[in-house]
Amino acid sequence: MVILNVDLASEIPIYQQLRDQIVEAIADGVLTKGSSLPATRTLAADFGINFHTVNKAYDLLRQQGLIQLNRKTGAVVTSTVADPPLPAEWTARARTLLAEAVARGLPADEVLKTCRSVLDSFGTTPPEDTP
Amino acid sequence: MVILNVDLASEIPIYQQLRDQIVEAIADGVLTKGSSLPATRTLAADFGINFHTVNKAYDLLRQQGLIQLNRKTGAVVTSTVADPPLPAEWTARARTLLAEAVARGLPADEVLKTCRSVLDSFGTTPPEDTP
DNA sequence: ATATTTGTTCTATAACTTATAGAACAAAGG
DNA sequence: CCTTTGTTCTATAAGTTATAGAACAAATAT
Repeated sequence: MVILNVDLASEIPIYQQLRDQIVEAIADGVLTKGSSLPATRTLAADFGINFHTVNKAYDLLRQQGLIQLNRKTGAVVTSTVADPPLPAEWTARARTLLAEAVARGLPADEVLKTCRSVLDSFGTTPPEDTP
Repeated sequence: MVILNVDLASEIPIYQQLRDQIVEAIADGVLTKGSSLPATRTLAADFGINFHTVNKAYDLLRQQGLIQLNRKTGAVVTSTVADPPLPAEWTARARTLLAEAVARGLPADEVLKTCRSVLDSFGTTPPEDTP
Protein backbone atom coordinates (compact mmCIF):
# COMPACT_ATOMS: atom_id res chain seq x y z
CA MET A 1 0.00 0.00 0.00
CA VAL A 2 1.12 3.47 -0.74
CA ILE A 3 2.74 5.16 2.19
CA LEU A 4 0.36 7.48 3.94
CA ASN A 5 1.28 9.39 6.99
CA VAL A 6 -0.40 11.69 9.43
CA ASP A 7 1.20 14.68 11.09
CA LEU A 8 -0.76 15.37 14.26
CA ALA A 9 1.12 18.62 14.74
CA SER A 10 0.14 19.95 11.35
CA GLU A 11 -2.28 22.82 10.96
CA ILE A 12 -3.92 20.86 8.19
CA PRO A 13 -6.82 18.80 9.53
CA ILE A 14 -6.07 15.09 9.63
CA TYR A 15 -8.85 14.16 7.24
CA GLN A 16 -7.50 16.72 4.76
CA GLN A 17 -3.96 15.35 5.00
CA LEU A 18 -5.20 11.88 4.16
CA ARG A 19 -7.30 13.13 1.27
CA ASP A 20 -4.41 15.21 -0.09
CA GLN A 21 -1.99 12.30 0.07
CA ILE A 22 -4.36 9.95 -1.69
CA VAL A 23 -4.98 12.52 -4.42
CA GLU A 24 -1.23 12.90 -4.89
CA ALA A 25 -0.76 9.14 -5.00
CA ILE A 26 -3.35 8.95 -7.78
CA ALA A 27 -1.69 11.80 -9.67
CA ASP A 28 1.64 10.02 -9.19
CA GLY A 29 0.29 6.84 -10.67
CA VAL A 30 1.10 5.03 -7.46
CA LEU A 31 -2.61 4.43 -7.09
CA THR A 32 -4.36 3.53 -10.29
CA LYS A 33 -7.82 2.44 -11.30
CA GLY A 34 -8.74 -0.56 -9.25
CA SER A 35 -6.22 0.05 -6.48
CA SER A 36 -7.62 -0.70 -3.07
CA LEU A 37 -7.29 1.60 -0.12
CA PRO A 38 -7.06 0.31 3.41
CA ALA A 39 -10.30 -0.01 5.33
CA THR A 40 -11.25 2.92 7.48
CA ARG A 41 -10.80 0.94 10.68
CA THR A 42 -7.43 -0.41 9.55
CA LEU A 43 -6.02 2.96 8.63
CA ALA A 44 -7.40 4.44 11.83
CA ALA A 45 -5.71 1.74 13.89
CA ASP A 46 -2.44 2.23 12.00
CA PHE A 47 -2.37 5.93 12.84
CA GLY A 48 -4.08 5.87 16.20
CA ILE A 49 -6.85 8.05 14.91
CA ASN A 50 -10.60 7.60 14.73
CA PHE A 51 -12.16 5.71 11.85
CA HIS A 52 -14.73 8.51 11.53
CA THR A 53 -11.83 10.80 10.65
CA VAL A 54 -10.63 8.39 7.96
CA ASN A 55 -14.18 8.03 6.76
CA LYS A 56 -14.40 11.77 6.33
CA ALA A 57 -11.33 11.73 4.09
CA TYR A 58 -12.74 8.84 2.05
CA ASP A 59 -16.09 10.54 1.72
CA LEU A 60 -14.44 13.66 0.32
CA LEU A 61 -12.64 11.54 -2.24
CA ARG A 62 -15.89 9.76 -3.10
CA GLN A 63 -17.64 13.10 -3.59
CA GLN A 64 -14.81 14.14 -5.89
CA GLY A 65 -15.29 10.98 -7.93
CA LEU A 66 -11.82 9.66 -7.24
CA ILE A 67 -12.75 6.57 -5.24
CA GLN A 68 -15.68 4.28 -4.83
CA LEU A 69 -16.80 2.98 -1.48
CA ASN A 70 -18.34 -0.46 -1.21
CA ARG A 71 -19.32 -2.33 1.83
CA LYS A 72 -17.21 -5.40 2.48
CA THR A 73 -14.88 -4.80 -0.47
CA GLY A 74 -13.93 -1.33 0.75
CA ALA A 75 -12.52 1.70 -1.02
CA VAL A 76 -11.23 1.44 -4.57
CA VAL A 77 -9.73 4.01 -6.88
CA THR A 78 -12.09 4.71 -9.73
CA SER A 79 -11.03 5.29 -13.27
CA THR A 80 -10.21 8.87 -13.90
CA VAL A 81 -13.14 11.24 -13.97
CA ALA A 82 -14.96 10.66 -17.21
CA ASP A 83 -15.35 14.28 -18.07
CA PRO A 84 -12.76 16.07 -16.05
CA PRO A 85 -13.24 19.80 -16.38
CA LEU A 86 -11.66 21.65 -13.56
CA PRO A 87 -14.18 23.08 -11.16
CA ALA A 88 -14.25 26.85 -10.72
CA GLU A 89 -13.18 26.30 -7.16
CA TRP A 90 -9.95 24.70 -8.38
CA THR A 91 -9.18 27.67 -10.59
CA ALA A 92 -9.89 30.06 -7.74
CA ARG A 93 -7.45 28.22 -5.52
CA ALA A 94 -4.88 28.16 -8.32
CA ARG A 95 -5.27 31.90 -8.77
CA THR A 96 -4.71 32.51 -5.06
CA LEU A 97 -1.68 30.23 -4.93
CA LEU A 98 -0.07 31.68 -8.04
CA ALA A 99 -0.85 35.21 -6.88
CA GLU A 100 1.09 34.53 -3.71
CA ALA A 101 4.18 33.67 -5.71
CA VAL A 102 3.85 36.64 -8.08
CA ALA A 103 3.10 39.03 -5.19
CA ARG A 104 6.40 37.93 -3.69
CA GLY A 105 8.17 39.14 -6.78
CA LEU A 106 8.80 35.93 -8.64
CA PRO A 107 8.62 36.23 -12.40
CA ALA A 108 5.65 34.43 -13.93
CA ASP A 109 7.98 32.25 -15.97
CA GLU A 110 9.72 31.05 -12.88
CA VAL A 111 6.44 30.23 -11.18
CA LEU A 112 5.35 28.33 -14.27
CA LYS A 113 8.65 26.48 -14.26
CA THR A 114 8.05 25.43 -10.67
CA CYS A 115 4.60 24.17 -11.60
CA ARG A 116 6.06 22.25 -14.50
CA SER A 117 8.62 20.64 -12.16
CA VAL A 118 5.86 19.54 -9.84
CA LEU A 119 3.84 18.14 -12.74
CA ASP A 120 6.90 16.37 -14.10
CA SER A 121 7.50 14.77 -10.73
CA PHE A 122 4.17 12.96 -11.02
CA GLY A 123 4.52 9.48 -12.40
CA THR A 124 8.12 9.02 -11.39
CA THR A 125 7.17 6.97 -8.36
CA PRO A 126 6.87 3.31 -9.35
CA PRO A 127 3.29 2.11 -9.08
CA GLU A 128 2.60 -0.38 -6.35
CA ASP A 129 1.89 -3.95 -7.29
CA THR A 130 -1.82 -4.35 -7.30
CA PRO A 131 -2.66 -7.76 -5.86
CA MET B 1 -9.18 51.48 -3.55
CA VAL B 2 -9.13 48.07 -5.05
CA ILE B 3 -12.43 46.32 -4.84
CA LEU B 4 -12.50 43.89 -1.98
CA ASN B 5 -15.50 41.88 -1.11
CA VAL B 6 -16.54 39.45 1.56
CA ASP B 7 -18.74 36.44 1.05
CA LEU B 8 -20.24 35.60 4.42
CA ALA B 9 -21.62 32.37 3.01
CA SER B 10 -18.24 31.15 1.87
CA GLU B 11 -16.50 28.25 3.53
CA ILE B 12 -13.32 30.26 3.42
CA PRO B 13 -12.88 32.22 6.66
CA ILE B 14 -13.45 35.94 6.24
CA TYR B 15 -9.93 36.91 7.23
CA GLN B 16 -8.57 34.48 4.64
CA GLN B 17 -10.78 35.89 1.88
CA LEU B 18 -9.48 39.38 2.56
CA ARG B 19 -5.88 38.17 2.63
CA ASP B 20 -6.33 36.23 -0.59
CA GLN B 21 -7.89 39.17 -2.41
CA ILE B 22 -5.15 41.54 -1.34
CA VAL B 23 -2.49 39.06 -2.46
CA GLU B 24 -4.20 38.78 -5.84
CA ALA B 25 -4.45 42.55 -6.15
CA ILE B 26 -0.71 42.79 -5.55
CA ALA B 27 -0.03 40.06 -8.12
CA ASP B 28 -2.33 41.88 -10.52
CA GLY B 29 -0.43 45.09 -10.12
CA VAL B 30 -3.57 46.80 -8.91
CA LEU B 31 -1.79 47.31 -5.60
CA THR B 32 1.81 48.30 -5.92
CA LYS B 33 4.56 49.36 -3.59
CA GLY B 34 3.35 52.24 -1.54
CA SER B 35 -0.36 51.58 -2.10
CA SER B 36 -2.42 52.18 0.99
CA LEU B 37 -4.97 49.76 2.29
CA PRO B 38 -8.05 50.90 4.14
CA ALA B 39 -7.81 51.10 7.91
CA THR B 40 -8.98 48.07 9.78
CA ARG B 41 -11.92 49.94 11.29
CA THR B 42 -12.91 51.39 7.93
CA LEU B 43 -12.88 48.08 6.10
CA ALA B 44 -14.71 46.46 9.00
CA ALA B 45 -17.40 49.11 8.88
CA ASP B 46 -17.70 48.78 5.09
CA PHE B 47 -18.37 45.05 5.36
CA GLY B 48 -20.17 44.95 8.67
CA ILE B 49 -17.50 42.75 10.14
CA ASN B 50 -15.26 43.13 13.15
CA PHE B 51 -12.03 45.09 12.90
CA HIS B 52 -10.25 42.24 14.74
CA THR B 53 -11.12 40.06 11.74
CA VAL B 54 -9.63 42.59 9.33
CA ASN B 55 -6.63 42.94 11.60
CA LYS B 56 -6.09 39.20 11.40
CA ALA B 57 -5.97 39.40 7.60
CA TYR B 58 -3.56 42.34 7.73
CA ASP B 59 -1.37 40.57 10.25
CA LEU B 60 -1.06 37.54 7.97
CA LEU B 61 -0.01 39.82 5.14
CA ARG B 62 2.48 41.55 7.40
CA GLN B 63 3.95 38.19 8.44
CA GLN B 64 4.28 37.31 4.78
CA GLY B 65 6.18 40.54 4.17
CA LEU B 66 3.62 41.90 1.72
CA ILE B 67 2.43 44.88 3.74
CA GLN B 68 3.68 47.09 6.48
CA LEU B 69 1.52 48.23 9.33
CA ASN B 70 2.09 51.62 10.87
CA ARG B 71 0.08 53.33 13.50
CA LYS B 72 -1.70 56.44 12.27
CA THR B 73 -0.62 56.03 8.67
CA GLY B 74 -2.05 52.52 8.38
CA ALA B 75 -1.29 49.59 6.11
CA VAL B 76 0.91 50.02 3.06
CA VAL B 77 2.03 47.58 0.42
CA THR B 78 5.74 46.94 0.74
CA SER B 79 8.08 46.49 -2.14
CA THR B 80 8.23 42.95 -3.32
CA VAL B 81 9.96 40.51 -1.01
CA ALA B 82 13.66 41.18 -1.32
CA ASP B 83 14.68 37.58 -1.63
CA PRO B 84 11.61 35.76 -2.69
CA PRO B 85 12.23 32.03 -2.65
CA LEU B 86 9.03 30.12 -2.44
CA PRO B 87 8.48 28.57 0.94
CA ALA B 88 8.24 24.80 1.10
CA GLU B 89 4.68 25.23 2.25
CA TRP B 90 3.84 26.93 -1.05
CA THR B 91 5.28 24.07 -3.05
CA ALA B 92 3.38 21.57 -0.93
CA ARG B 93 0.13 23.37 -1.64
CA ALA B 94 1.00 23.58 -5.33
CA ARG B 95 1.67 19.85 -5.40
CA THR B 96 -1.71 19.12 -3.81
CA LEU B 97 -3.57 21.45 -6.14
CA LEU B 98 -1.88 20.16 -9.28
CA ALA B 99 -2.34 16.58 -8.12
CA GLU B 100 -6.07 17.17 -7.93
CA ALA B 101 -6.16 18.16 -11.56
CA VAL B 102 -3.97 15.28 -12.72
CA ALA B 103 -5.87 12.78 -10.57
CA ARG B 104 -8.99 13.87 -12.42
CA GLY B 105 -7.43 12.80 -15.66
CA LEU B 106 -6.31 16.10 -17.09
CA PRO B 107 -3.10 15.93 -19.08
CA ALA B 108 -0.22 17.73 -17.42
CA ASP B 109 0.13 20.03 -20.41
CA GLU B 110 -3.43 21.15 -20.06
CA VAL B 111 -3.00 21.82 -16.37
CA LEU B 112 0.11 23.82 -17.13
CA LYS B 113 -1.78 25.74 -19.78
CA THR B 114 -4.42 26.65 -17.21
CA CYS B 115 -1.73 27.87 -14.83
CA ARG B 116 -0.21 29.93 -17.61
CA SER B 117 -3.60 31.50 -18.34
CA VAL B 118 -3.99 32.46 -14.72
CA LEU B 119 -0.48 33.92 -14.62
CA ASP B 120 -1.13 35.80 -17.86
CA SER B 121 -4.27 37.30 -16.39
CA PHE B 122 -2.20 39.06 -13.73
CA GLY B 123 -1.32 42.57 -14.67
CA THR B 124 -4.18 43.07 -17.08
CA THR B 125 -6.22 44.96 -14.52
CA PRO B 126 -5.37 48.66 -14.70
CA PRO B 127 -3.61 49.80 -11.56
CA GLU B 128 -5.58 52.09 -9.33
CA ASP B 129 -4.62 55.72 -9.13
CA THR B 130 -2.56 56.08 -6.03
CA PRO B 131 -3.48 59.37 -4.40
C1' DA C 1 -0.34 69.97 24.55
C1' DT C 2 -4.46 68.00 22.82
C1' DA C 3 -7.33 65.55 19.67
C1' DT C 4 -7.75 62.22 16.32
C1' DT C 5 -6.62 58.14 13.81
C1' DT C 6 -4.53 54.03 13.45
C1' DG C 7 -2.58 49.58 14.93
C1' DT C 8 -1.93 46.53 19.12
C1' DT C 9 -3.10 44.00 23.12
C1' DC C 10 -6.02 41.89 26.55
C1' DT C 11 -10.08 39.50 28.02
C1' DA C 12 -14.31 37.38 27.01
C1' DT C 13 -18.29 34.86 24.66
C1' DA C 14 -20.59 32.25 21.01
C1' DA C 15 -20.86 29.44 17.02
C1' DC C 16 -18.69 26.35 14.14
C1' DT C 17 -15.18 22.82 12.88
C1' DT C 18 -12.47 18.91 13.91
C1' DA C 19 -11.66 14.74 16.24
C1' DT C 20 -13.07 11.44 19.08
C1' DA C 21 -16.20 7.93 20.99
C1' DG C 22 -19.76 4.45 21.30
C1' DA C 23 -23.35 2.03 19.41
C1' DA C 24 -25.93 0.16 15.98
C1' DC C 25 -27.33 -0.87 11.30
C1' DA C 26 -26.82 -2.67 6.66
C1' DA C 27 -24.55 -4.61 2.76
C1' DA C 28 -21.57 -8.11 1.07
C1' DG C 29 -18.33 -11.89 0.97
C1' DG C 30 -16.61 -16.33 2.94
C1' DC D 1 -24.15 -17.54 10.24
C1' DC D 2 -19.89 -14.96 10.91
C1' DT D 3 -16.93 -11.44 9.69
C1' DT D 4 -15.66 -7.27 7.50
C1' DT D 5 -16.66 -3.13 5.68
C1' DG D 6 -19.07 1.32 5.05
C1' DT D 7 -22.99 4.17 6.99
C1' DT D 8 -25.67 6.58 10.31
C1' DC D 9 -26.90 8.47 14.72
C1' DT D 10 -25.87 10.74 19.00
C1' DA D 11 -22.69 12.79 22.00
C1' DT D 12 -18.56 15.33 24.07
C1' DA D 13 -14.29 18.02 23.99
C1' DA D 14 -10.91 20.99 22.09
C1' DG D 15 -9.63 24.25 18.79
C1' DT D 16 -10.79 27.86 15.32
C1' DT D 17 -13.28 31.80 13.79
C1' DA D 18 -15.72 35.92 14.59
C1' DT D 19 -17.36 39.07 17.47
C1' DA D 20 -17.23 42.40 21.27
C1' DG D 21 -15.56 45.78 24.51
C1' DA D 22 -12.02 48.22 26.50
C1' DA D 23 -7.77 50.12 26.77
C1' DC D 24 -3.14 51.29 25.33
C1' DA D 25 0.39 53.27 22.37
C1' DA D 26 2.31 55.36 18.39
C1' DA D 27 1.96 58.96 15.12
C1' DT D 28 0.01 62.89 12.80
C1' DA D 29 -2.47 67.25 12.64
C1' DT D 30 -3.97 71.23 14.89
